[in-house]
Parts: sequence; structure tokens; C-alpha cells
Amino acid sequence: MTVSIKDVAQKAGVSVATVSRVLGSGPVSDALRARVEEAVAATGYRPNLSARRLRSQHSQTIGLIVSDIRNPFFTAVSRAVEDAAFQAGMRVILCNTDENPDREAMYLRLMQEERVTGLIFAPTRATLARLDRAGLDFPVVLIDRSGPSGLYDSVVLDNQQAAAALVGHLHAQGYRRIAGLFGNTSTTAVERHGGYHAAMVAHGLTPDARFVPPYADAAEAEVAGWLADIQNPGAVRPEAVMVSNSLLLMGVVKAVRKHGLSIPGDLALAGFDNEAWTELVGPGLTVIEQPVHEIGAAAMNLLFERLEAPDRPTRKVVLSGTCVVRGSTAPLETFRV
Amino acid sequence: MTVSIKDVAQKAGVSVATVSRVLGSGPVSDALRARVEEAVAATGYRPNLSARRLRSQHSQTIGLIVSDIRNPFFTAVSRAVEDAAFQAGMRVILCNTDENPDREAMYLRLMQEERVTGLIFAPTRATLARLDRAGLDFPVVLIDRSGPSGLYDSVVLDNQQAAAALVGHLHAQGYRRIAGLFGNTSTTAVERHGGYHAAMVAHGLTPDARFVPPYADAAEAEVAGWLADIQNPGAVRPEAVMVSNSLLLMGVVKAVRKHGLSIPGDLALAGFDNEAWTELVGPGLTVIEQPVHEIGAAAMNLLFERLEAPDRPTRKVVLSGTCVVRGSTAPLETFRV
DNA sequence: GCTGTTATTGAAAACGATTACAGTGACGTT
DNA sequence: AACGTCACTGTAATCGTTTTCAATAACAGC
Repeated sequence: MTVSIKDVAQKAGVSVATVSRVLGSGPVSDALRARVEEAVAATGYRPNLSARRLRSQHSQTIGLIVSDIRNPFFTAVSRAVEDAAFQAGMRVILCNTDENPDREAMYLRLMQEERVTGLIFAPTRATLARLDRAGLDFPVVLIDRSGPSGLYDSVVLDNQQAAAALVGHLHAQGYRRIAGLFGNTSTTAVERHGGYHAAMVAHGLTPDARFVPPYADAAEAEVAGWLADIQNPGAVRPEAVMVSNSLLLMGVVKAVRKHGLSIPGDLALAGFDNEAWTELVGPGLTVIEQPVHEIGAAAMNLLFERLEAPDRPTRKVVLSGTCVVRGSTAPLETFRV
Repeated sequence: MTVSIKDVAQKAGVSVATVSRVLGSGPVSDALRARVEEAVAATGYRPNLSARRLRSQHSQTIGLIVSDIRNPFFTAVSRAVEDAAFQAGMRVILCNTDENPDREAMYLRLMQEERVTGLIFAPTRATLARLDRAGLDFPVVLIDRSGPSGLYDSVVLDNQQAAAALVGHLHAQGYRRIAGLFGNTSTTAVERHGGYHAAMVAHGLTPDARFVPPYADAAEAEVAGWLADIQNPGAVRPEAVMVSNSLLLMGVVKAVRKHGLSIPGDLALAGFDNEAWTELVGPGLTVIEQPVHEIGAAAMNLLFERLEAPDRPTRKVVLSGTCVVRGSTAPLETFRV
């Protein structure tokens, strides 16, 4: 049915080797080259990539395993990875794990069966802990999350510094009771909590950290609890909250709106990820902007460099975020006297 | 280096055929099966998918070509497609075309070289017009965009009806000067414009449609033009605008905010795609919610059905959207007497 | 004991490409 | 004239599987 290199060779009256050389790069006389190209066009021949990969032992494929492509951070990263990959003539296999270690294990197995050239991976804490023992025979670059173990190259945000910057900004704007809201599954949240905690202490403030499952609902419920106390003047309610990711941030905004309260009048907000909508909500939300495209591109670079030099020591690329200040953290005194 | 089925066979003292049968499904005695499984575990053997695909002539791969994965609509669809694919033991190759016909052509070629089992494709109008002549030898399901030609299965929203519903809603709320803002590349926009136009005429209103490139900036600039006239009481400015996709909608919101105007007081808004942020912006934005997950799932279903019955007549699955009413289309009389 | 059946098993032929190797002229050198 | 070199070109091995086909053994029926 489908036309193979042999059919092309026959039609052009040459050997398969010659056809292969025309398609790839080898010495072929102009006359034969023309005949072959004509035969290729006439037959509509397309090389079979499975056969090519099998024979050449190069899959030209890189794996990308993230928790959920619907998370805009990973969407942007994946786009950067795919652009870089296709530019280098490689394909990408994208997998969503939903933070489920079983699925992570299954996809790691898949990566081995695909004989991927390399893998870019945002693992859960659980998988990260036993990644050393997975026996992967291709280079891995971790993104977004990474452990202290220097076994793998990685690209991460400077989470400590970013969280500290948000706390510092809120402090400078006059806020003192600054709560922190964090997801309870990723190492990212752990690091951001670290930065939050250190900065609070450094400013002589009392940390007040809450950990919730990484869903908007959970954040909304948590914050709804605080806000219910608003009628009670005696209650000590946070004046501001630092939120460790955009999904939780969305939940917090929902809770505030549902209670008919105002930002930042009743609660100041600062979060992570400069998604398009953060500019449009209320007075605009102050966020840390991650260099998402750079993170994907840097991961690909690390991967390519490691492929060239497998034995160089591993590196951790730490990129810093930018604090985008908007109305959600307006100075306290401008609206409370 | 990497362990092959031959190594496993040798270690277990059996033939490669037996190993293959253990891994797949074939008659193998319990004794040998145990020996093979032990050898597999001991060697850490992983079958080579390229070899398997080459030999079995089944790629177990489906292609997914969209314009940009960062468009939340496609993000959600892709997630649905991937879930369904992995459930069926298949892989997905995801490609972003940026609405560029050259890239579409290149990725179509790639799909042929990968010998994909099937393709799910959101083509530009240009590519759609010559898709018949592409000579693809695998089934294709079109999503989001589709022509009248019944050559391919497709899954689309009932765009005419949805746009008409928005116009009808705006009309019912008391608005009369209702502008329409559409992207100028996709068939989707064409259909939505059709629904808009018909509904306007049906309500005895004068259509006022503008077509812009599908970027937030373009929409923002367009609307900024209208709003500049606000000081001029003689100018006939739209009271409301129906926007044909969420990216443009974002641009419109930006323009209104930048001019310090209010929604819906100065301009009522209705758009497409119920993204999370539309609930949080201003008074909430009225939108048509597309059944995104269903669209992806339906596309996979059509694909699987066609694989089973290649000759059945093509089908077009038309799903209808839901109108989610929010504050951006509050009744005109509530704020203007 | 001979034959037919059943259940396993292995040998070997694909699948469709790349590539090492050898062969063939043509041509220039000595 | 003999020989080395150069530039192509074809033959055949190979990548790691699956699958066809034949071979073998065990066992029942006669």
C-alpha cells in the first residue's frame, strides 16, 4: 500500500542506497539525483520515521512530562520547548501526570521505550526522591521543581528570593499581618514558603502560613474562613496574603468577591505568575512574573549541552522573577487612616 | 549497550519468539513464562517502540495540530485528546502552527512520515481549502474549524446559533447599537459573523462588524478608536460589543480600562469561551461556554469510529454552547434612565 | 504401534530504512 | 602499459521487533 524506498528505487532504476543518499547526504551524480527526485515526487514517497529511527538509533525525540498542560506556566514552557525542539529537527512527546506518582512512573517507562534523546521533567516530590534509582539512560533536565541532589541539570525560579520580594514589597507598603498561602504538593511551594518565612522574620513579623491542596476551591474555602470574621472587630485577620501560585490566587480573588469585599481595602494580594488576566482583575494583581519562555529555552539548552558533553558536572540554572506591582498591593495608608 | 529482546532470550535460555510472546500474548508454558519474566526484570529490558512500530505497522500515534497550545481552548482540547489517547494505549504528537499555512504543510508531511493512525486538526482557511488534495492516507477529524465539504469528519461548535444567542441576549437587555468584533483568519469567525449578522437583521438592527487580526493588541487598538469619541456626544458609538474570541475579548477589556470607562455602563460586553478569569473581571463577563472537553473527546470518538469503519459517510458533530450571563451585559435601563 | 491432535517452541523472514564495504569506470601519473 | 586515485554506485548486513511456518513432544484413540 504505502510506498517505500524500494519502490522509489525501482521507479528511478537505481538502488535503495542511492535513494537514501539523495534524501540524506551522500555523493550522488546530478543525473541520478534528478531521476530519484522525480521518482520521489511521482510516487509521493515519505520516509518511514520508525524505520529510520530504528536503523539510525537516534529517536530525535525528547520527552516533556508536566503535571498539567492546562497550568499556564506549563503551557508556556511547553511551547518554548516545542519551538526549540522542532527547530533542532526533533519531536516532542508531551505527558500530563496530574501530580500522580503512578502516572509519572508509567510515563518514565514510556520514555525509555521510546528511546528518547532526553527528558524535561517537572516531578512531584515523591518521584524526585527516587529518581536516582530509576536507571534512566538518557539525560534529564528538571524544571520548576528540583532537589538539592546534584544528579540532574535543572532550571528553576529563585523562589526564595521571589517570595521574599513579595513580602518585602507588602511590608514596604505598610502591611504587617501578612499571611502566606501555599500548595502542599510541590517543592516549589516549599521553597516559596522558605522565602516567605525568612522575610517575615527578617522584618520582625509573625509568619502565618497555610498549606492547602493545589486547587482554587481549596484556597477559596480557606480564605472564606478568614473573611467570615470580618464582622468581628476583635478578630485578628490578615491584612494581606501572599499566594504561592496562580490557581490559588484565583481562588482567593473569588472568595474576596463572594464576600463583597474589596482589594486591597479588605485584603491586599500578591501572587505568582503574570498571566494576562491578573492585569484585568480588580485594581490589577501584583505578581511575580516568571520568565516562562526562558525557562523552557534554558531547559532545552541544558539538554543539548549535556548531550554534547555527557560528563560535565550538572548545573542548576536559577532564573529570577520580576515583581510586577499593581493595585492589589497599594500602600496601606492611601485608603486607611 | 541497551538491552534487547535477544539479550533477554539468551538470559532466559529461550528463543526471542518466546520472549515476544510473553510480552505480548501468545501460548507460553508457565515455566518458561516465569523464566522470561525473571530475565526481563533482571536485565531491565524495555521493548523498543520504533522496532515494534516498524514491524507491526501500527504507529499507535495520533497527531494533533492546532494553531497555538497557549490558546486555552486548544489547551483544554489537547488535554482531552491526550487523556483519550493514552487510555487507548496511543501516543500524541502535538504541533503548533501559529496559523501559518507553511507550518501546517510541514506538519502534515511529518504526520505522514510518522505514519500516524489518525489526525485531529484545526486548519486555517487556506489549508482547509486544499486539504482534499493533500493525499493523506490516514483519517482526519477537523475541530473548531470545518468547511462545507463533507470529506472529513468534524467537531464544531454551533457558532451561528451561539453568536445569535449573544445578540439576542444583548437585545433583550435593551441594547440596540451592537457592534461585532471578529478575527480575520478562521472559519470560526466567519460563522460567528454569520450568526451575528442574521440575528441583527432579524431584530431589525443595523449590523456593524469589524474584522481584526486575532491578537489582543489589534482588538484593543480597534476599540480604543471607538472610545476616543466618547467626549463627542454627537458620535454614534456602540453601546455593546460582541467579541468572537477570548483573546480579542481581553483586548477589549484592556481598552475600556485604559480609558477609565466602565463595563457595562460605557460599553457592554459579550464574548466566547468561559475561561476562569472571565468570572473575575469587572462585573464578570457574559460569554458562551464551549464544551471544550467534550469537543476533544468527541473528536477522538469520531477518529476511533472511522478507524473501525473507514467507509461510513463522514459526520459533522455540532455541539452547542451555553450562554453564561454575567454583569457585563446587565440590562441597559438599570444604569441609564 | 501407528496416527491424529494439541500445545509449545524455535528458526527465519519480514518491516523500511542506513551504512560499511566492495566494485566499477574514468582519469591522471609514472 | 600498469597503477593509484577519485567519484559514484550497488550489495548486503543491520537495527529490534513480530509473526509465519515448521518442528517437536505428549498424549489419546484405535
